[in-house]
Amino acid sequence: MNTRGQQVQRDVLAILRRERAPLSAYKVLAEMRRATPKMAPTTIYRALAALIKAGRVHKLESLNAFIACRSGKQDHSAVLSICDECGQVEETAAPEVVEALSTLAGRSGFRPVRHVIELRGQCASCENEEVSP
Amino acid sequence: MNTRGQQVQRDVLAILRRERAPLSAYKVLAEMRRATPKMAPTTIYRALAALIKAGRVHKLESLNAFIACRSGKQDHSAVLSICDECGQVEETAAPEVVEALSTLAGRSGFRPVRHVIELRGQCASCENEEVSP
DNA sequence: TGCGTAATGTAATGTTATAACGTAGCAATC
DNA sequence: GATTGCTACGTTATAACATTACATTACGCA
Repeated sequence: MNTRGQQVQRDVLAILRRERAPLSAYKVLAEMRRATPKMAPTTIYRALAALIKAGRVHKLESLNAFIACRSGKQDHSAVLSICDECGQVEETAAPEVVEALSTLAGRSGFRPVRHVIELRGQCASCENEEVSP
Repeated sequence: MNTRGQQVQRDVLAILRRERAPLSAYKVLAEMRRATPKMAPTTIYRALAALIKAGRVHKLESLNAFIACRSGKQDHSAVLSICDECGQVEETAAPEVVEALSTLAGRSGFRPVRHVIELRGQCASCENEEVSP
């Protein structure tokens, strides 16, 4: 069927996988333009939207950036821990926490469809560096 | 001391309080410009940053918008439930959930400094409307 | 009063995201 | 095999969000 866009999606995913830190949409675009100089932002955003929908990519809302999903499946219960020093992101599955959140919010009748859970701080290795002078 | 900026902060906070739905920084700016036509984006962003730091305002990261904090104190454990239909936001304090998250992330050595917890979905009244034809 | 410093104003620019609209490819029906 | 309609895709422009850089002002204090 739609081979054009799917190729874009594959390429975008490959670019995101190469990095361990998140990339902005425009960084991805810059990479894509090495092969396709005229590619437009819209194309990237469409590919990213499709990849997010498929659970292959996460958007880091507090960073306006994107990262390939590392954990096995489309985990809609991911907690993303973002190191503000090195920029690396760790994914943790936390279905119980998500469950607890839904329950809590549900008390007032709110029905959650998706969630954003992001922690900002320092990863283990950056924390260690700080101590040693 | 710094009466100029503090006045801006008061005005921004008053504008945010008047709305129950979140406002973007530029919406706030537009309001402020009714009295001060030359006001610049920077001024708004500085005021918002100060208000956020003081725990008087929340930034909705998944929306790039801002809302006045309703619950009593600077709650750094707030869960924000955003209705995608009417735009209204509900704040819920959830210290236990935040604690659980910190613990979970801490297992790998990550040290959280702040967190973003947002739920997207439908509030009770929008949910009800949907059922009745 | 004059100096140092911190807060504020101002202009320009950078970055992120979407709207609007036209086109291409494909499938179904006739 | 033309016509029609659907959906994905390309293209351009622009909207929306945010920050940098530097000038200016206010204020405490010697």
